[in-house]
Amino acid sequence: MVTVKDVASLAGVSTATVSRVLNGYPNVSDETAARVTRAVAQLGYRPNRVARSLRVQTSQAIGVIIPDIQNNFFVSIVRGIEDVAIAHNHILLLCNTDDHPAREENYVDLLLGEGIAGLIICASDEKQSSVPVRRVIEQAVPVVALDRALSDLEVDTVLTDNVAASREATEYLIARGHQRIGVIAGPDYLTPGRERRQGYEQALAAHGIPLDPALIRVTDFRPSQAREEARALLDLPKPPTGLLVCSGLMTVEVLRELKVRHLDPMRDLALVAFDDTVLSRCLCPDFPLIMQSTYELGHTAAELLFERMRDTEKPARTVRFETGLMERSELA
Amino acid sequence: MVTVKDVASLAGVSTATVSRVLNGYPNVSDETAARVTRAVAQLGYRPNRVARSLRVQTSQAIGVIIPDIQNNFFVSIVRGIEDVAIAHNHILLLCNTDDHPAREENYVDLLLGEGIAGLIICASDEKQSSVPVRRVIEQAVPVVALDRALSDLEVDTVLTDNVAASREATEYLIARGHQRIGVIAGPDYLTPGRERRQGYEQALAAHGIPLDPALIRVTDFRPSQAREEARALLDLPKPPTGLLVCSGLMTVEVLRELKVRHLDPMRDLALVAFDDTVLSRCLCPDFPLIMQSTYELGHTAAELLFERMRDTEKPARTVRFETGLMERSELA
DNA sequence: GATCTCAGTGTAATCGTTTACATTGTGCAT
DNA sequence: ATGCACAATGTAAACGATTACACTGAGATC
Repeated sequence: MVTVKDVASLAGVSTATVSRVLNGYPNVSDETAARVTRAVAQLGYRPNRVARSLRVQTSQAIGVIIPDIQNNFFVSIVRGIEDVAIAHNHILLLCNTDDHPAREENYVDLLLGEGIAGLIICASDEKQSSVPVRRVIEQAVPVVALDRALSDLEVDTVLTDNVAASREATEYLIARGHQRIGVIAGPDYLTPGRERRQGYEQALAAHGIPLDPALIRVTDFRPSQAREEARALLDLPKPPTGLLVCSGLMTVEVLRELKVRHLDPMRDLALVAFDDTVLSRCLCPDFPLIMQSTYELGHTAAELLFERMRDTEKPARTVRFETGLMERSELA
Repeated sequence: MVTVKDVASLAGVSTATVSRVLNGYPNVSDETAARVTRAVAQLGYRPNRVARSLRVQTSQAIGVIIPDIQNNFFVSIVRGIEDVAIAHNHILLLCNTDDHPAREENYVDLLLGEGIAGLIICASDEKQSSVPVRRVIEQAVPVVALDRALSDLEVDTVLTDNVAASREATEYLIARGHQRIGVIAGPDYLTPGRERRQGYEQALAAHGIPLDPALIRVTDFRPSQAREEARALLDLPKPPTGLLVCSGLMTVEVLRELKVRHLDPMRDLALVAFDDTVLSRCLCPDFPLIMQSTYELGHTAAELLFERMRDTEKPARTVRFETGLMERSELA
């Protein structure tokens, strides 16, 4: 391995000077800098990022924790993060928790050991996730909460405006004459779960439609449970005529259940669902979708993180992204 | 930050002994080991992986390079890799190249700087990718080529049996009476591109059907181009009656084109396509799919990598995974 | 010409581990 | 008793970068 020592001796300078040239410090004569640059090229020197990390006590890696790498929603977010990271010469340590707080905690400690420069986390549980994340903050490592807030922590946060999105979707159904509207929502311990149900409830309230607990199905966001809830809803003595499904993966299961029952997602049951992922691209029925800016979510979270690395002082910010209700015909 | 020094002084031993306990060396008395373990717990000590990496000259991270993180096929592979990595207390450095050899090369050097313990790569170009990967091998860092072979390199390789898969699919169409069978294939510089076309050609040859160059469309695997090729095929004076599409993402585009033309992917044009991803779960038409064991591809690649870390001597191995042609009705 | 400033560079400590080598002490064979 | 083997532990040198601090010499200031 070629080290800064080798470069130094070839260029006839000290390692300190080499380091100064490489890191763009001002007090180096042009002539010396040129010699060093030449030596670097000649030897094919690549800095050892591990040694650097040890010395400066922070690596050029940022930790990314997501609950489900198979879910296109999160992958698209990661894509947004990556583009920012690479622009800053940073690299991603990607961790997939499968929604297990224990696995998440393990990963957080691993990442701390890696000396990450920052952490972006889509928490598996607002409360439980706060515990390990607090350790990260105590180490003065910047954190951004993404898609899901963290309880009792002062961190930068990037979210979708879930309440508005859900309210708009519900009102879309109401405007089309539906009064019995079901919702398959996420769990209360996650921001999108809780807030989307709130938006649904707000819309009904605003139009004087009474809440029917039988129509509100709270899941853990996992597809299998969504299937069951869809069955339960359809098997009601008086099933809903409209349905709001609060995540892309759950929507797939709902569609499958509809298919089995030979029901059309627009004629037989007015469907509105969150997320473009998977569905929009595959020519499935044309029910409307609530589009989230996934790539931008990730991109913004990463930008916030890098800003935070530069300035640790300014107060924590929360960014909310608006959604758009999109009729499928617009997609071609 | 709590270090081995802190642990050592609390336990009343030297740092060497702490390290020995932590790494399970034999020559430590039970009594001392217990004291150290207690001190570790008491202080909440977590080893600094960066320092360790610097000293032992290899980190507990493995680099994973994929061409498209938005493609479920690769994500599923990553999922398989991750499970093995975590079992070995390793972490993933995930890099997405968007099929750009330049971006890939940049990432390889970044990963080398991170002192990765191993690299798993789905190359963007068999030949071009070999250049940076050769540098990795020269540093004695184990490499596994995944889904795509690497030219002129002696590395462990995990592949799908593309020729057989493609032959089987084509014969499926032939058995149903099709003689004019089109193929939308991938590029020759990638293993799956080249081999799948070969399988197609073998099947035709075996049944005495002459090759028609107009029916063979070679793309770069990117969806947009697939759309164009689909158009070209359908616009032929004598369009094909059967069609083999060689990747999941391309298939989506083909389906969209069919949709626009109000053609049914089974009645109007017998379609067979690679990959479960995206499509199978979304209740699209029931044409048959060639199923690849994506998770197992990743899992096996990772296992091969860890074996290789233990034994750098044994000759490079190539593992081929069989595919299954699946009628969609089997999926429910 | 003595002093000061400062650009340009070098010396060496440092980051937190692991590990080669040295040291100690105990039990056992001679 | 002497020496040896060996288990248990300690000392200190790495790993490869960054950086605080020291140094040099040339020009500016008085």
